[in-house]
Amino acid sequence: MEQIAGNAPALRRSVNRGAGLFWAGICGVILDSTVQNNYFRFMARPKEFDRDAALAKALQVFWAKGYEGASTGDLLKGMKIGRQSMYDTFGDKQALYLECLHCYHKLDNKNFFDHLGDNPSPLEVLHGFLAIFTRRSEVENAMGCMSINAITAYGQTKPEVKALALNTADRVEAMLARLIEAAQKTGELDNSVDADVASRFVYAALQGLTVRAQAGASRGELADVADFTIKALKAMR
Amino acid sequence: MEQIAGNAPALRRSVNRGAGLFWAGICGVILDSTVQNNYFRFMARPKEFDRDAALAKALQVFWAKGYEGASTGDLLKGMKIGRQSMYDTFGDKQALYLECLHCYHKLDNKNFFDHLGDNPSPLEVLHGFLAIFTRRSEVENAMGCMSINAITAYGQTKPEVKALALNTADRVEAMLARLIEAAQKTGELDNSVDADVASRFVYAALQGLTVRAQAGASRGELADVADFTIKALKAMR
DNA sequence: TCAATTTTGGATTAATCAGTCCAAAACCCA
DNA sequence: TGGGTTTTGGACTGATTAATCCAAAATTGA
Repeated sequence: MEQIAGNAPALRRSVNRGAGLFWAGICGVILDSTVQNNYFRFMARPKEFDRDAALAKALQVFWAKGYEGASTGDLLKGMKIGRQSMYDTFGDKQALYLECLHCYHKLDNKNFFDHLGDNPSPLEVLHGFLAIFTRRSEVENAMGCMSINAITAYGQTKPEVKALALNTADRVEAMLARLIEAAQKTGELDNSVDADVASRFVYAALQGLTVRAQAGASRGELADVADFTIKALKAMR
Repeated sequence: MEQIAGNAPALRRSVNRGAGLFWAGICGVILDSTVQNNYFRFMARPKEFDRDAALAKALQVFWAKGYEGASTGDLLKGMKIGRQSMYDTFGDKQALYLECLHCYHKLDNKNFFDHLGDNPSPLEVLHGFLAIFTRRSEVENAMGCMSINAITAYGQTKPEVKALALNTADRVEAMLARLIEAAQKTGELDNSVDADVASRFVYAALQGLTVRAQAGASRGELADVADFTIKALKAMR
């Protein structure tokens, strides 16, 4: 046990580095909460920073600058931690990026459900999604969606990015399909509409709106597209 | 004149480097065709490569790898020219990238009109645009649209990229609006549809489809979205 | 053929990059 | 208080980057 305790940073490092996303995620939790805090006999010096807070800061930097655009220096400055702390707790730059991307998807997912609330009109909820860019600041719109930024930049070169995108697409489209089916139940949408096809259509519209917003389209233009999309859905039968 | 002739490479270099996109585009033509070939007294050694061909090759490299992902070595290898030749004829890496982006937009524009042909159904032409991803190879789809890749990666940091995107959006939306008006004249679309709004909708759908294709959506899914979009347009009144 | 000029590509440079090393500081348990 | 262990941050490393320099090769007009 002493042996393990003595090697804990190296162990965590190798786990985070070698095994990629899965272990970085799973083991991060195990090591941080169970092993690191309860298992080792010697507690020694505790971390001076909050892992999640640092991750959130890194996410901001990566989102704003992209993977290659964000130097380790930028990240360290944004996260307000030392070099070695970053490498010990997150593995390396790529592992940190992928963990940020995961984190972003989770946040995105959460926002999705937060928006749902208890709105009795599924179609209104849908419109709320599409019109989100009319409520965001120009800076926020210009940052776009980290997931899309990742795919357009590293979808070809980083397999993990592509895999994550495929996974996300399935999940989002399933949620949109449920929303559309709900709208059919309330009578807002015609029953002849194929919910799966319509969900793909809405997802594409959402991605398109994101890009249009990022490219500098005005609030009015973005609102036009959101409104038109909902109107078109309602007209279908 | 001797003075000018002696400084021609340096002149061209400074023009390309300092003044950005406008002069890179305008002066590139002037210097290559007028000054370089007709004006100077001493012709000296002519270039061994075709400027446009080299540019087209650079475009491929930038498109596939992105700005930061493409090293000068990659570019030189792709363009099959020497280091100094590249810097003399294109300025620097950034100027080369921006010129490639310009070139890409021109090509895109050309493809747009090529597709028009003499098809008597404007709506069919529109469907042809949206369904383009069902005809492309997986590799082509994975490369996405260089313009979108540029905006999502460098829209915030390179003002020229954003300016170009805004310009392109206006142009493309205007073309789409004309197409939609034509479809109204043939009776394919209802006259109550606002052509400007609808053109923004179609443009967003096009961008969304591009991203979906790049993220690995299947041909079937992409076809679904394209078909649904056209059906939705037809249902509007 | 020769002077004038440009292209060309290999050598070079200075900066920056991600990542490692190490000693000192910090902390817990006994 | 002191032994055991971890965190921390600055110094360091080797690789890679965009860009420059320079001399040799190539070409034209005279």
